[in-house]
Amino acid sequence: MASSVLSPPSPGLVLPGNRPADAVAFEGAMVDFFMDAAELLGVPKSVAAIYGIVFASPVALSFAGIGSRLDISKGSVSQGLRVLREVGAVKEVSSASDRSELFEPDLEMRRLVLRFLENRLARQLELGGTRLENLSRTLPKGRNGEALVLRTRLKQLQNWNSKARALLPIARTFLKLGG
Amino acid sequence: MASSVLSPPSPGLVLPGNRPADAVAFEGAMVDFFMDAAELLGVPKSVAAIYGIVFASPVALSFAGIGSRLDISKGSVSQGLRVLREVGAVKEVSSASDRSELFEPDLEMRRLVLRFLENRLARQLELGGTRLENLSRTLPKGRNGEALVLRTRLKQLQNWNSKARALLPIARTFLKLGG
DNA sequence: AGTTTACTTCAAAATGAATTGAACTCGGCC
DNA sequence: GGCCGAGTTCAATTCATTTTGAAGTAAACT
Repeated sequence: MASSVLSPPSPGLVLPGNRPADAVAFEGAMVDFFMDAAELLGVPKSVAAIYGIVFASPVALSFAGIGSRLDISKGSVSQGLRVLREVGAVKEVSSASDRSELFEPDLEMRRLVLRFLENRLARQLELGGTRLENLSRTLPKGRNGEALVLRTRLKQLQNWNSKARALLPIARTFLKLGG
Repeated sequence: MASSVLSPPSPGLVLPGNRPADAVAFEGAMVDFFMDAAELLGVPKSVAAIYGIVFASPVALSFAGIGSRLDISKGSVSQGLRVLREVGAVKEVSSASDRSELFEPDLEMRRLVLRFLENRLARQLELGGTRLENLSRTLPKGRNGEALVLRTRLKQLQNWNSKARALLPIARTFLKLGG
């Protein structure tokens, strides 16, 4: 909670726009949750915070609504929302009456996580596989047992790489089970 | 290869200490491999490079040997080696004749990866679980269907979290199979 | 047409992490 | 004891990434 990006509670007077304390607390906890997760996934904090706020709101939020709850710059809100739209984490729903667009969570967690697995892990494992092929082509044909040691080590890596690759589809299926 | 931390090939004359081109190329490829992996795992590049060099050498390497192959500062070598020892990635083997200690890879890939899963993923998932409990305690008791929306979203997160937790032991077993 | 509102862009500033290197410690040797 | 080589430490620097905010664009309103 300490590190959150929420705007500080406005001191004193209850302003017109003020919202119930419990909703604010919930938003705070949600933002924290996603900021923790972001660290793991390598996503900038502001992006995670924006998603948290959108996710914590039962109704779609406007650009300004997000900005006012998060006390980060307009620029960051804009960029953050772009990223989130690109990965399908939030979507715009056009508001009937108002000029501004509203945002709400798009894909469910499950799909987002899957997509992340795809993009980051799978890609990386493939790249690793390629690199390993290069390595086996480079294997020094040394004298003694030295070449053998290296061949063994390389095999270890290949073994690990292919196991990890094999695990991916399993994870996919597993995470897909049940809604 | 472009981004590697290897010292540039010494121009001109073949110096006394020069090693075979194929061994050098192999080292380079190995360093690259681990530097890629490092990015995924969130490990500093210098640490990955050091591990790569040690892993690519059929014989245990001295502090100086590592330094000379990698063209990074003594300080970085020292700190990098400390980290690698702490996580059990390399170990010291005392050299009979020489004063300096020698380093070689310690735990196999598989164990390192498992340990990583343990420390990073498992820890993070647990933390997430805790945060989610906080969240459900904070759930705003709103009017209308709004409270329902939030409860549903929260459940989605909990669902995902528990599935990921359940996947961990599976991954563990799977990666352990076969040597 | 001109003004306002809503958002985007991007160069510059801030932040935070990794790297350096100079000063230091420690153990063996003279 | 004093010196030397090997390695460690940590404050200062460098480097990469994120954030800011001022200037710009574009659509809606008057």
